[in-house]
Amino acid sequence: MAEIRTNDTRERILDAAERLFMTHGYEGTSMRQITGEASVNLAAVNYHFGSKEALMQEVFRRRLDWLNEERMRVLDEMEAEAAGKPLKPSQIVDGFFGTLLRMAGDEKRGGVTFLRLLGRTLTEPSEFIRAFLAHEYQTVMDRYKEALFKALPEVPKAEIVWRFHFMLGATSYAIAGTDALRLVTDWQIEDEDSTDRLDRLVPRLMSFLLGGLRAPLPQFSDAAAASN
Amino acid sequence: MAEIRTNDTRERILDAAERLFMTHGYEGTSMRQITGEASVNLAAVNYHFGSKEALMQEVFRRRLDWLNEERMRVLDEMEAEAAGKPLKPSQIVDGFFGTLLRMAGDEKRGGVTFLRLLGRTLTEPSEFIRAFLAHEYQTVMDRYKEALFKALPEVPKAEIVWRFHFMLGATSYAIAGTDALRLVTDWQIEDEDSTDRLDRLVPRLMSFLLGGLRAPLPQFSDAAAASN
DNA sequence: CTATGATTCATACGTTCGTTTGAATCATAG
DNA sequence: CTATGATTCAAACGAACGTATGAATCATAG
Repeated sequence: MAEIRTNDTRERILDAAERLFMTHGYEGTSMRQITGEASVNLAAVNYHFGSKEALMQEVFRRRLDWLNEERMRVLDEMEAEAAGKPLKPSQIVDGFFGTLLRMAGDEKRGGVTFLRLLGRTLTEPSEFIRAFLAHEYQTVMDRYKEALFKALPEVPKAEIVWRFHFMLGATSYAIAGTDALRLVTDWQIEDEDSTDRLDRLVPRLMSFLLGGLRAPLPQFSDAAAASN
Repeated sequence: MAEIRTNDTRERILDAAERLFMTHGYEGTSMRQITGEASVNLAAVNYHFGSKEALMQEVFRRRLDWLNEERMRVLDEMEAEAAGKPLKPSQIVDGFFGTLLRMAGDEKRGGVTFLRLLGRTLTEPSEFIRAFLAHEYQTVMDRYKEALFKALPEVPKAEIVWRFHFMLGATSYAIAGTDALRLVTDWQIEDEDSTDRLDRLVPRLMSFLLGGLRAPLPQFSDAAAASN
């Protein structure tokens, strides 16, 4: 009696929408595709969620609520243990991006499907979902940036914010494109099966992110003010 | 005599489509929006391009043809000067990503609009545009990867391919989200106006990419949690 | 000038979209 | 059992979609 058909209509719709939005995007997915895949009546989406937009928000909300709480919990824990001293950058990066990436292995939390949806959505600035994501992320993002400021006091804050941005991009893309865009991965990634590839993605990406975060500061061609 | 057909209608359509696809995505943009913005008749798109899909491909082709030729030219030049010796990683990264980023300042080549469109499209794996991009990119991508293999002989090739992938992501995202996603940039990017911001994005991103590319190799054993 | 092909135009086609409706069915409490 | 509210259902709505058509207009060669 572990996990038998507890799927009610709501969850079947959410699962189908998550998968279809990931594959075809929000605009590219129709309600009839969603209700068809979920084997529910067309009107069920509007009955349970109100609209397609509200469905999209709920798809994100049920995953992001857990993710951001977990990120907060991890950061609280690390800061409590550090007792006021700055955290190591690797700890902070792992708390934010590692927590995200480890969702990929947790099918109960959406697995790779949700991560890819999130990755592609972050570059799709449709107004309503952007506002929603910004609101969901605001608090946890600020906490992690503050932690980075404290961990890297010698780096100008603006630089840290930019590098956080770059790290988000590398991560989104690494997830969204793991097998979507074959541009890069088609060859010379020889003998790793897909679970192996996912397991190894985390340390690979972590190394890259930390290398970028701690890179030498850029030299601007014109000597301008770069205050902290 | 080479007749210069200014073909105002074609270019007005391409410009409008580029801008609208960037803002609302392919599926989220209608033909009527495009022809409305371009101030041309609705039927003009199908007359000049054949279909909406063909229009999308032409939007990319007119920019990518130049970009990839330029990337090839730059790489040829650097390799000729090196006379068989490996290039520096910074040269290679600048040839590929720097050439891309410098398009942002060249309004004649699409400027930031096209770069944002490219950035968001790379995470939108709709079948027809993905196949098209993969084909457009294949040759130049392979050349640059070979150059990196030669420049970093001590790094496993699979590692380099992954890091190329991560660099692409950070770059796409940096462009696509420069003012789209305010998640990160909303605060603490104080007094830089937008041209300043763009000028400084290049060295900032370059430092980050090179730091990531040359980061210590990841440890796959479970003795992880490496130190700062 | 007229003739001819290229382009633009208004209009309409058939389809699919998100949403709504009111009746049918289900679950459960009294 | 009946009553009641929640849910599911088939069907339809108007709007918007990409595309097609044939006439009108334009540019240019003879």
